Amino acid sequence: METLTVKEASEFTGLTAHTLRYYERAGLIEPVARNAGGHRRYAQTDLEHLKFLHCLRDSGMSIQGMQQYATLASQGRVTLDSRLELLESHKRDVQARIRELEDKLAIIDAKIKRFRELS
Amino acid sequence: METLTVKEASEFTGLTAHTLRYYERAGLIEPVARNAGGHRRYAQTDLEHLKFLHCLRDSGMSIQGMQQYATLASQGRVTLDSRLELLESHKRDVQARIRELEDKLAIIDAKIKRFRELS
DNA sequence: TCTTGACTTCGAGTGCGCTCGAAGTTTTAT
DNA sequence: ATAAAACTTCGAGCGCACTCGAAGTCAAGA
Repeated sequence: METLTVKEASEFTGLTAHTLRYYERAGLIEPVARNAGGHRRYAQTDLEHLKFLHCLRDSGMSIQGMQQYATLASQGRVTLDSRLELLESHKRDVQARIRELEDKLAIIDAKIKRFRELS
Repeated sequence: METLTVKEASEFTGLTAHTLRYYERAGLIEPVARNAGGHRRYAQTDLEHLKFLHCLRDSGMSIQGMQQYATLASQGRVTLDSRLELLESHKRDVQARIRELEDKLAIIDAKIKRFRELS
């Protein structure tokens, strides 16, 4: 079974080694398996989970929100509906944020056009 | 000439009174005119400037970026080109952020679909 | 074996953008 | 005239999400 060191996991997920440990401390993933010397060895499932968490983070979910998601995920299939709700709520947040950015973009663009006419 | 108190300016711009003072301290707007008692009286130009700053902020520009913009703006017409550049650069940032959010949205959506199939 | 680099935990520090509270002054309504 | 509300400055505090450094342990190549 292929496992990765923290450094390799860092390269794979795009999160720093420090952040990987921080996320584990924060309860965003289950404690990672260790080798004989006590060093972390990331399994494929850990990596997938982390990549999705990274996606949630980059799309604006707070650590607290991710903790809720992680807690639900750790409880297995019975929480599928709750997780679905959480993700759908986050999806709406992201869509709202996109719309907001598009609105601001239009304002900025209008300003740019006014400046172009002035110069 | 119509001027607004800090409270009215707060309602108009959507920034708190604390934040209005903070922005002034930070040099994001020129010092606001005062009445006989030393209280701020916001002029129309202040309000327009603040509203645009609010737009820049909400679209993700840092305070430092806004300081650069404000500094240029305070120097008048000769900096029009620089401001144009700054705004165009910010516009590209916002567009990139929108694209990123759309990418993440697709990933989240895919996850939602997988969950729906499972339940 | 030795050396170098990667790893461990822990708690403290950082940067950002506010946000607040204290203590005092001015304004407004009655 | 007085009470209450709004204003002033100043510096400190806060919440977030890392980010770092110290001090020590483990792993891998020459």
